[in-house]
Amino acid sequence: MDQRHATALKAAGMKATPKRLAILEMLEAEPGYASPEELWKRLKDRFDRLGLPTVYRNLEELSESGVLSKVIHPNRQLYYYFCSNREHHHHFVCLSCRKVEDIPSCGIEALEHEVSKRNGGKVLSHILQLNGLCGGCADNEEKR
Amino acid sequence: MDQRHATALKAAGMKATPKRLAILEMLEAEPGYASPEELWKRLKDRFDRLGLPTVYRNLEELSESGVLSKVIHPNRQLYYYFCSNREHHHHFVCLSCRKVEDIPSCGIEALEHEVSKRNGGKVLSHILQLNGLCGGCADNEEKR
DNA sequence: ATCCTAAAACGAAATCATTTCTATTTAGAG
DNA sequence: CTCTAAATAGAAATGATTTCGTTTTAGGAT
Ligand SMILES: [Mn+2]
Ligand SMILES: [Mn+2]
Ligand SMILES: [Zn+2]
Ligand SMILES: [Zn+2]
Repeated sequence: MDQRHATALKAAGMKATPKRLAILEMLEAEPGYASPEELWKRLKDRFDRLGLPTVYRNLEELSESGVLSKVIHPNRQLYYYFCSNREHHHHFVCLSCRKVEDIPSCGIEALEHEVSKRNGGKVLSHILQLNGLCGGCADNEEKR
Repeated sequence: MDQRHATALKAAGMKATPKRLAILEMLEAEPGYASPEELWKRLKDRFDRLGLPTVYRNLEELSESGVLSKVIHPNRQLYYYFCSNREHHHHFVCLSCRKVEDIPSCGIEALEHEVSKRNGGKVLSHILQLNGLCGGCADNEEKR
Protein backbone atom coordinates (compact mmCIF):
# COMPACT_ATOMS: atom_id res chain seq x y z
CA MET A 1 0.00 0.00 0.00
CA ASP A 2 2.62 2.52 0.89
CA GLN A 3 4.49 1.89 -2.26
CA ARG A 4 6.75 4.84 -1.52
CA HIS A 5 8.22 3.19 1.53
CA ALA A 6 8.45 -0.21 -0.09
CA THR A 7 10.34 1.41 -2.93
CA ALA A 8 12.64 3.27 -0.59
CA LEU A 9 13.44 0.04 1.21
CA LYS A 10 14.13 -1.79 -2.00
CA ALA A 11 16.35 1.05 -3.15
CA ALA A 12 18.27 0.66 0.09
CA GLY A 13 18.68 -3.06 -0.54
CA MET A 14 16.37 -3.99 2.32
CA LYS A 15 13.36 -6.29 2.25
CA ALA A 16 10.05 -4.53 2.58
CA THR A 17 8.73 -6.31 5.64
CA PRO A 18 5.44 -5.33 7.30
CA LYS A 19 7.30 -4.28 10.41
CA ARG A 20 9.66 -2.01 8.57
CA LEU A 21 6.79 -0.43 6.71
CA ALA A 22 4.90 0.09 9.96
CA ILE A 23 7.90 1.78 11.53
CA LEU A 24 8.25 4.10 8.58
CA GLU A 25 4.54 4.93 8.52
CA MET A 26 4.50 5.67 12.20
CA LEU A 27 7.56 7.89 12.06
CA GLU A 28 6.29 9.69 9.00
CA ALA A 29 3.06 10.55 10.80
CA GLU A 30 5.03 11.81 13.76
CA PRO A 31 5.94 15.51 13.87
CA GLY A 32 9.11 14.85 15.83
CA TYR A 33 11.60 12.26 16.85
CA ALA A 34 10.75 9.09 18.77
CA SER A 35 12.63 6.52 20.81
CA PRO A 36 12.82 2.82 19.95
CA GLU A 37 10.79 1.89 23.00
CA GLU A 38 8.05 4.41 22.27
CA LEU A 39 7.69 3.11 18.76
CA TRP A 40 7.66 -0.44 20.01
CA LYS A 41 4.87 0.26 22.52
CA ARG A 42 2.77 1.89 19.86
CA LEU A 43 3.37 -0.78 17.24
CA LYS A 44 3.36 -4.05 19.07
CA ASP A 45 -0.43 -4.38 19.25
CA ARG A 46 -0.61 -4.30 15.49
CA PHE A 47 1.35 -7.52 15.29
CA ASP A 48 1.04 -10.94 16.80
CA ARG A 49 4.58 -10.54 17.94
CA LEU A 50 7.03 -7.69 17.75
CA GLY A 51 10.23 -7.67 19.70
CA LEU A 52 11.92 -4.57 21.01
CA PRO A 53 15.26 -5.74 19.58
CA THR A 54 13.61 -5.86 16.18
CA VAL A 55 12.66 -2.22 16.49
CA TYR A 56 16.17 -1.29 17.59
CA ARG A 57 17.71 -3.25 14.76
CA ASN A 58 15.46 -1.81 12.11
CA LEU A 59 15.81 1.76 13.26
CA GLU A 60 19.55 1.44 13.16
CA GLU A 61 19.58 -0.22 9.76
CA LEU A 62 17.17 2.34 8.34
CA SER A 63 19.29 5.12 9.73
CA GLU A 64 22.40 3.50 8.36
CA SER A 65 20.92 3.38 4.89
CA GLY A 66 19.66 6.95 5.07
CA VAL A 67 15.94 6.19 5.11
CA LEU A 68 15.68 7.56 8.65
CA SER A 69 17.69 10.10 10.56
CA LYS A 70 19.06 9.88 14.05
CA VAL A 71 19.08 12.56 16.73
CA ILE A 72 22.15 13.23 18.83
CA HIS A 73 20.41 13.81 22.13
CA PRO A 74 22.05 15.25 25.25
CA ASN A 75 20.61 12.39 27.28
CA ARG A 76 22.51 9.98 25.05
CA GLN A 77 19.50 7.87 24.20
CA LEU A 78 18.58 6.97 20.66
CA TYR A 79 15.89 8.86 18.77
CA TYR A 80 14.93 8.67 15.13
CA TYR A 81 12.77 10.64 12.76
CA PHE A 82 11.57 10.51 9.23
CA CYS A 83 12.45 13.22 6.75
CA SER A 84 11.49 12.94 3.12
CA ASN A 85 13.77 15.72 1.96
CA ARG A 86 16.37 13.87 -0.10
CA GLU A 87 18.70 16.86 -0.39
CA HIS A 88 21.65 16.99 1.96
CA HIS A 89 20.55 19.01 4.94
CA HIS A 90 20.43 19.09 8.71
CA HIS A 91 17.99 19.74 11.51
CA PHE A 92 16.94 21.87 14.37
CA VAL A 93 15.48 19.66 17.08
CA CYS A 94 13.33 20.89 19.93
CA LEU A 95 14.49 19.43 23.22
CA SER A 96 11.07 20.04 24.72
CA CYS A 97 8.43 18.86 22.24
CA ARG A 98 10.76 16.93 19.91
CA LYS A 99 9.74 18.76 16.80
CA VAL A 100 12.24 18.65 13.96
CA GLU A 101 12.80 21.45 11.45
CA ASP A 102 14.93 21.47 8.35
CA ILE A 103 18.09 23.49 8.06
CA PRO A 104 18.69 23.64 4.35
CA SER A 105 22.33 24.49 4.08
CA CYS A 106 25.53 23.67 5.85
CA GLY A 107 28.87 24.95 4.71
CA ILE A 108 30.30 21.48 4.79
CA GLU A 109 32.01 21.55 1.43
CA ALA A 110 34.20 24.43 2.52
CA LEU A 111 35.02 22.75 5.83
CA GLU A 112 35.82 19.44 4.17
CA HIS A 113 38.09 21.21 1.77
CA GLU A 114 39.76 23.01 4.66
CA VAL A 115 40.48 19.74 6.47
CA SER A 116 41.89 17.94 3.46
CA LYS A 117 43.94 20.93 2.39
CA ARG A 118 45.50 21.51 5.78
CA ASN A 119 46.42 17.99 6.80
CA GLY A 120 45.38 15.61 4.10
CA GLY A 121 42.62 14.21 6.24
CA LYS A 122 39.57 12.56 4.73
CA VAL A 123 36.14 13.56 5.99
CA LEU A 124 33.89 10.50 6.17
CA SER A 125 30.84 12.02 7.80
CA HIS A 126 29.71 15.08 9.62
CA ILE A 127 27.23 16.02 12.27
CA LEU A 128 25.45 19.33 12.34
CA GLN A 129 22.53 19.72 14.63
CA LEU A 130 20.96 22.67 16.35
CA ASN A 131 19.33 22.01 19.70
CA GLY A 132 16.83 24.34 21.26
CA LEU A 133 13.22 25.23 21.78
CA CYS A 134 10.87 25.55 18.86
CA GLY A 135 8.63 28.58 18.49
CA GLY A 136 5.79 27.10 20.52
CA CYS A 137 7.96 25.82 23.34
CA ALA A 138 9.94 29.05 23.52
CA ASP A 139 6.66 30.95 23.99
CA ASN A 140 5.49 28.64 26.74
CA GLU A 141 8.84 29.05 28.41
CA GLU A 142 8.37 32.82 28.56
CA LYS A 143 4.95 32.60 30.16
CA ARG A 144 6.25 30.59 33.09
CA MET B 1 52.00 24.25 39.75
CA ASP B 2 49.95 24.36 36.63
CA GLN B 3 48.50 27.65 37.53
CA ARG B 4 46.76 27.86 34.18
CA HIS B 5 44.54 24.92 34.94
CA ALA B 6 43.93 25.98 38.51
CA THR B 7 42.88 29.36 37.19
CA ALA B 8 40.64 27.83 34.57
CA LEU B 9 38.95 25.74 37.22
CA LYS B 10 38.46 28.69 39.50
CA ALA B 11 37.04 30.67 36.62
CA ALA B 12 34.58 27.86 36.09
CA GLY B 13 33.58 27.97 39.75
CA MET B 14 35.16 24.61 40.48
CA LYS B 15 37.63 23.71 43.19
CA ALA B 16 41.13 23.02 41.93
CA THR B 17 41.54 19.52 43.29
CA PRO B 18 44.64 17.44 42.55
CA LYS B 19 42.56 14.95 40.64
CA ARG B 20 41.01 17.54 38.41
CA LEU B 21 44.38 19.05 37.70
CA ALA B 22 45.80 15.63 36.88
CA ILE B 23 42.96 14.96 34.46
CA LEU B 24 43.56 18.26 32.72
CA GLU B 25 47.32 17.73 32.51
CA MET B 26 46.89 14.26 31.10
CA LEU B 27 44.39 15.36 28.49
CA GLU B 28 46.45 18.37 27.54
CA ALA B 29 49.46 16.13 26.87
CA GLU B 30 47.31 13.86 24.76
CA PRO B 31 47.12 14.55 21.02
CA GLY B 32 43.60 13.16 20.78
CA TYR B 33 40.53 12.23 22.71
CA ALA B 34 40.43 9.70 25.52
CA SER B 35 37.81 7.67 27.32
CA PRO B 36 37.07 7.95 31.05
CA GLU B 37 38.34 4.46 31.69
CA GLU B 38 41.59 5.02 29.82
CA LEU B 39 42.27 8.15 31.82
CA TRP B 40 41.41 6.37 35.03
CA LYS B 41 43.81 3.52 34.30
CA ARG B 42 46.59 5.92 33.57
CA LEU B 43 45.94 8.15 36.57
CA LYS B 44 45.02 5.85 39.39
CA ASP B 45 48.58 4.89 40.27
CA ARG B 46 49.39 8.52 40.93
CA PHE B 47 46.93 8.58 43.79
CA ASP B 48 46.33 6.52 46.88
CA ARG B 49 42.81 6.16 45.73
CA LEU B 50 40.97 7.25 42.62
CA GLY B 51 37.56 6.00 41.70
CA LEU B 52 36.34 5.57 38.16
CA PRO B 53 33.11 7.42 39.03
CA THR B 54 35.23 10.39 40.03
CA VAL B 55 36.80 10.46 36.60
CA TYR B 56 33.40 10.22 34.93
CA ARG B 57 31.99 12.95 37.14
CA ASN B 58 34.87 15.32 36.61
CA LEU B 59 35.03 14.84 32.88
CA GLU B 60 31.35 15.61 32.60
CA GLU B 61 31.57 18.65 34.85
CA LEU B 62 34.61 19.95 33.03
CA SER B 63 32.88 19.46 29.74
CA GLU B 64 29.76 21.14 31.09
CA SER B 65 31.77 24.17 32.09
CA GLY B 66 33.63 24.33 28.81
CA VAL B 67 37.08 23.45 30.12
CA LEU B 68 37.02 20.20 28.17
CA SER B 69 35.24 19.14 25.02
CA LYS B 70 33.31 16.01 24.33
CA VAL B 71 33.36 13.86 21.22
CA ILE B 72 30.17 12.57 19.65
CA HIS B 73 31.43 9.12 18.74
CA PRO B 74 29.63 6.65 16.48
CA ASN B 75 30.13 3.94 19.08
CA ARG B 76 28.18 6.08 21.54
CA GLN B 77 30.83 5.97 24.24
CA LEU B 78 32.15 9.05 25.96
CA TYR B 79 35.42 10.65 24.91
CA TYR B 80 36.91 13.96 25.96
CA TYR B 81 39.75 16.15 24.85
CA PHE B 82 41.46 19.31 25.85
CA CYS B 83 41.52 22.32 23.57
CA SER B 84 43.00 25.60 24.69
CA ASN B 85 41.51 27.62 21.86
CA ARG B 86 38.98 29.83 23.60
CA GLU B 87 37.35 31.04 20.42
CA HIS B 88 34.13 29.39 19.37
CA HIS B 89 35.11 26.61 17.01
CA HIS B 90 34.62 22.94 16.22
CA HIS B 91 36.65 19.87 15.44
CA PHE B 92 37.62 17.24 13.01
CA VAL B 93 38.17 13.98 14.85
CA CYS B 94 40.00 11.01 13.46
CA LEU B 95 38.06 7.81 14.04
CA SER B 96 41.23 5.78 13.72
CA CYS B 97 43.97 7.46 15.77
CA ARG B 98 41.73 9.87 17.71
CA LYS B 99 43.60 12.97 16.70
CA VAL B 100 41.62 16.19 16.95
CA GLU B 101 42.02 19.18 14.64
CA ASP B 102 40.47 22.60 14.87
CA ILE B 103 37.86 23.82 12.46
CA PRO B 104 37.89 27.55 12.92
CA SER B 105 34.58 28.69 11.58
CA CYS B 106 31.04 27.46 11.51
CA GLY B 107 28.26 29.42 9.95
CA ILE B 108 26.19 29.08 13.06
CA GLU B 109 25.07 32.67 13.34
CA ALA B 110 23.34 32.49 9.98
CA LEU B 111 21.69 29.19 10.84
CA GLU B 112 20.53 30.43 14.22
CA HIS B 113 19.05 33.45 12.59
CA GLU B 114 17.33 31.26 10.03
CA VAL B 115 15.71 29.14 12.72
CA SER B 116 14.46 32.04 14.80
CA LYS B 117 13.24 33.94 11.77
CA ARG B 118 11.30 31.05 10.34
CA ASN B 119 9.55 29.70 13.39
CA GLY B 120 10.54 31.74 16.39
CA GLY B 121 12.60 28.90 17.78
CA LYS B 122 15.47 29.50 20.15
CA VAL B 123 18.79 27.77 19.51
CA LEU B 124 20.34 26.69 22.80
CA SER B 125 23.31 24.75 21.52
CA HIS B 126 24.70 23.25 18.40
CA ILE B 127 26.86 20.36 17.40
CA LEU B 128 29.22 20.47 14.49
CA GLN B 129 31.76 17.74 14.13
CA LEU B 130 33.56 16.23 11.19
CA ASN B 131 34.46 12.57 11.45
CA GLY B 132 37.07 10.95 9.32
CA LEU B 133 40.64 9.86 8.92
CA CYS B 134 43.45 12.27 9.55
CA GLY B 135 46.28 12.67 7.05
CA GLY B 136 48.41 9.93 8.54
CA CYS B 137 45.61 7.42 8.90
CA ALA B 138 44.29 8.14 5.41
CA ASP B 139 47.76 7.37 4.02
CA ASN B 140 47.98 4.10 5.91
CA GLU B 141 44.55 3.18 4.64
CA GLU B 142 45.68 3.58 1.05
CA LYS B 143 48.72 1.36 1.49
CA ARG B 144 46.61 -1.58 2.63
C1' DA C 1 1.71 -21.41 -7.54
C1' DT C 2 5.42 -23.68 -4.91
C1' DC C 3 10.25 -23.97 -3.42
C1' DC C 4 14.25 -22.39 -1.44
C1' DT C 5 17.38 -19.66 1.01
C1' DA C 6 19.32 -15.62 2.77
C1' DA C 7 17.44 -12.14 5.41
C1' DA C 8 14.59 -10.86 9.16
C1' DA C 9 12.50 -11.50 13.61
C1' DC C 10 12.01 -13.63 18.13
C1' DG C 11 12.84 -12.94 22.99
C1' DA C 12 15.27 -14.34 26.94
C1' DA C 13 19.48 -13.29 28.61
C1' DA C 14 23.65 -10.80 28.76
C1' DT C 15 26.28 -6.74 28.48
C1' DC C 16 28.73 -3.09 30.27
C1' DA C 17 29.36 1.79 30.11
C1' DT C 18 27.56 4.93 33.12
C1' DT C 19 25.17 6.45 37.30
C1' DT C 20 23.57 6.31 41.98
C1' DC C 21 24.04 6.28 46.82
C1' DT C 22 25.79 6.88 51.50
C1' DA C 23 29.78 7.53 54.12
C1' DT C 24 34.16 9.87 54.30
C1' DT C 25 37.53 13.28 52.99
C1' DT C 26 39.12 17.80 51.57
C1' DA C 27 39.68 22.59 49.36
C1' DG C 28 39.64 26.91 50.46
C1' DA C 29 36.89 30.87 52.43
C1' DG C 30 36.66 33.37 56.65
C1' DC D 1 42.93 27.03 62.42
C1' DT D 2 37.94 26.05 61.75
C1' DC D 3 34.20 25.02 59.33
C1' DT D 4 31.33 23.60 55.67
C1' DA D 5 29.98 22.94 51.11
C1' DA D 6 32.01 20.50 47.60
C1' DA D 7 34.47 16.52 46.16
C1' DT D 8 35.59 11.56 46.44
C1' DA D 9 35.28 6.58 47.48
C1' DG D 10 33.64 2.35 46.06
C1' DA D 11 30.27 -1.03 46.04
C1' DA D 12 26.14 -1.64 43.95
C1' DA D 13 22.53 -0.63 40.77
C1' DT D 14 20.96 0.74 36.44
C1' DG D 15 18.80 0.25 32.12
C1' DA D 16 19.28 1.17 27.42
C1' DT D 17 21.11 -1.54 23.98
C1' DT D 18 23.04 -5.80 22.12
C1' DT D 19 23.83 -10.68 21.63
C1' DC D 20 22.70 -15.27 20.42
C1' DG D 21 20.63 -19.57 19.02
C1' DT D 22 16.29 -20.61 17.06
C1' DT D 23 12.31 -19.83 14.16
C1' DT D 24 9.89 -17.40 10.59
C1' DT D 25 9.45 -14.99 6.26
C1' DA D 26 10.14 -12.13 1.87
C1' DG D 27 10.83 -12.54 -2.55
C1' DG D 28 13.63 -14.43 -6.38
C1' DA D 29 13.92 -18.83 -8.82
C1' DT D 30 11.65 -22.79 -10.75
MN1 LIG E 1 14.77 17.23 7.15
MN1 LIG F 1 40.02 23.05 19.22
ZN1 LIG G 1 25.96 18.82 5.98
ZN1 LIG H 1 29.64 26.63 16.13
